[in-house]
Amino acid sequence: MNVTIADIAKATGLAKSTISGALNNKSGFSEKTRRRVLAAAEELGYVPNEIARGLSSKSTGSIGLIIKDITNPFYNHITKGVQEIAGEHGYTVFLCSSGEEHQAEIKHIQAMVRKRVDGLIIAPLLEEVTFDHFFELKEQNVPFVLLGKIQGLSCDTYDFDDYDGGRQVTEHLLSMGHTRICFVRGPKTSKAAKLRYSAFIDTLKSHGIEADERYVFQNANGIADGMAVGKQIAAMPDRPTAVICFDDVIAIGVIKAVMEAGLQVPEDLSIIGFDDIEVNTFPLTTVSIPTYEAGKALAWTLFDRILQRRTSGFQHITFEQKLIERASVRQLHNK
Amino acid sequence: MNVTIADIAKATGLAKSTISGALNNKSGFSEKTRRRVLAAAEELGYVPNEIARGLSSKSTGSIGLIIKDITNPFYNHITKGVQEIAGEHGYTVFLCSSGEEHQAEIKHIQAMVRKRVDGLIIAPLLEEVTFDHFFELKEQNVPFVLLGKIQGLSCDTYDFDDYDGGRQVTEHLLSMGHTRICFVRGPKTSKAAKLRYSAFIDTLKSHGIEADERYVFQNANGIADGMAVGKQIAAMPDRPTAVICFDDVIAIGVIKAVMEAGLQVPEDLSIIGFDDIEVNTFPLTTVSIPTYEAGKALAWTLFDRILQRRTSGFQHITFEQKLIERASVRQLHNK
DNA sequence: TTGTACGCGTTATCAA
DNA sequence: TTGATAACGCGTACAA
Repeated sequence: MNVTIADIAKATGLAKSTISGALNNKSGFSEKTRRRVLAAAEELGYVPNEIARGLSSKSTGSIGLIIKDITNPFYNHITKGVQEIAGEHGYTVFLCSSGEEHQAEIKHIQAMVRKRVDGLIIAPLLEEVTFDHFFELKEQNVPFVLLGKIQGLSCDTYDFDDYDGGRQVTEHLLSMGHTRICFVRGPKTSKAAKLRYSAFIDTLKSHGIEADERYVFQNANGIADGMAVGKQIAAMPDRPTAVICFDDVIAIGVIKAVMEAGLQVPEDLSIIGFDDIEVNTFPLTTVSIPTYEAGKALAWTLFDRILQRRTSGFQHITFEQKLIERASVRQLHNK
Repeated sequence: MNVTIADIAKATGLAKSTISGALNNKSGFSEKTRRRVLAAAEELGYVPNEIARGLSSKSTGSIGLIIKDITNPFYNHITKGVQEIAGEHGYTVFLCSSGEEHQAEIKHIQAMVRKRVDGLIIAPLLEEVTFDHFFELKEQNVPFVLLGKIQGLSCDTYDFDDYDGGRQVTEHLLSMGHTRICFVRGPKTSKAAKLRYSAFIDTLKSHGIEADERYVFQNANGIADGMAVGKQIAAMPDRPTAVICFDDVIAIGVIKAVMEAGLQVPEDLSIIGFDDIEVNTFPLTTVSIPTYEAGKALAWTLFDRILQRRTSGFQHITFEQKLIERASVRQLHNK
């Protein structure tokens, strides 16, 4: 059914090794043979089998990308960046989504190793769980790059400066006169959420303010959770004046819900998000995060390893986060 | 470096075939041997090589998904659906993005065949180009499912009823008193765009109205184009009263731009989109399209073929599109 | 129940 | 410049 180099060897009367060599543009074959081989290949409808090639050559031309949720702009921009660079290298990418499930992450990583990907990008890892599978991965000897860091594990990493992002938004709100601030934490497996929250607490404290427990929502993820939180906020007797959301998706959910409840943003409630997603009409004050660039950078670094363009020590790069002021935060006068 | 079944055979003193059988839970092995094998595998850190397995078994456990742009909610919801079903089957998915480039689509399809994926989902195909590569694909004997149809090519297909969607939005606008309607066509390689536009023209005509050429924008794609179009519309001397956008992303771009130009939606301009994307605060009247469900359905159908759960004739399924009225279309009194 | 031998489609190493 | 032949890691008849 499937035509192989053996078939085309038989057809041309040449040896398999000759076919292979000619097909792969190796030097040392006469132009005549080369033509003959190419013609026969075309003729028979030969399609190289990358699986066999991979078995023999120890390289599959595939990399794996593990993310949480392709539906979220944060991740799909990273994905876009990774794909672009992979494409430039003639590579193909396996996309795996773990959601919030630790077991899924483990399974995906193992599946990628079994499929013998040439490299792996994990962006970002889940937190609040064991990291054994990463140490195992390290043993496995497949190059990988992380968006995030793991204590004691040496590999290339990237990071967004989440603590600083959290600090910036808090400072901003404070400077606009807000003190009753609500904080919507993201997924419980998110280190970014943890860092931003710490920054929030610390920054508040440095201004002599204690965070109000009633104003922090623990695990929000996606627009539905954002809306649920928004509904609760709108119904609070002593509503906060501002809310910091883990990401723009959640922020949009909050906005939808509070508007449905008859409130105005920012008149009745100021809102800040993270990610600066582009497809959005609301003039949301947010923190811009270079996800697309990070995706490209992650992939570049991975290919540096795969192609051994770089063999020295591991690098750790941190991307800045930058507050973008738009119109979802109101200047408060009546403190 | 990498431990193989041969290594574990040597370690246990058993034969390779015994290892293979025990590892794959084949019947006919004593519990004792099985344990011994498993223990040794664990001990040595054995990781099955799916590449070798694939070569031997003729099945890679991977499928390919080809889309245009992972950044667009339309596609990432399809992707999510596909991934979910693939995961349930223990399969992994290669994600390929073609953008608007015909050559990229061809390359990706060929790459997938060379990697010997067990099946392929192409959603949706590019239009206005040759389809030779699909006929070749058919020859290749790899199962595939299309979102869209190709004249003369028999395979399983899904479809959204784009013509009807176009009809619905036009009827709606007409019923709200609009006659000066702008139409923003989507990517030039989109059949959906073509069908919706035909419906628009036909529906208008059936009401005795001729479409105004000045009001149709040819190839818009993504939010940037949407904004460019919005800017142009805002500056028009005899502005249309309503605009139909190819998708919500474009619609959001148009809204951003016209609002920046000082216009109100829908007071000054009514806007309709397609896709009903969830992450959006604007009360956009739009057409809901079951992308996530379609993704799952596409994958189900593909696995029906891969696993030979279904071997009879090809099926063609059409999903309905449904107008969702929100608040971006204004009732016009002064006709 | 276990072992032997071969095939899967390529690449790579040597001889010729 | 070309041709045997042996890997690559695993599955699987078939034989023991």
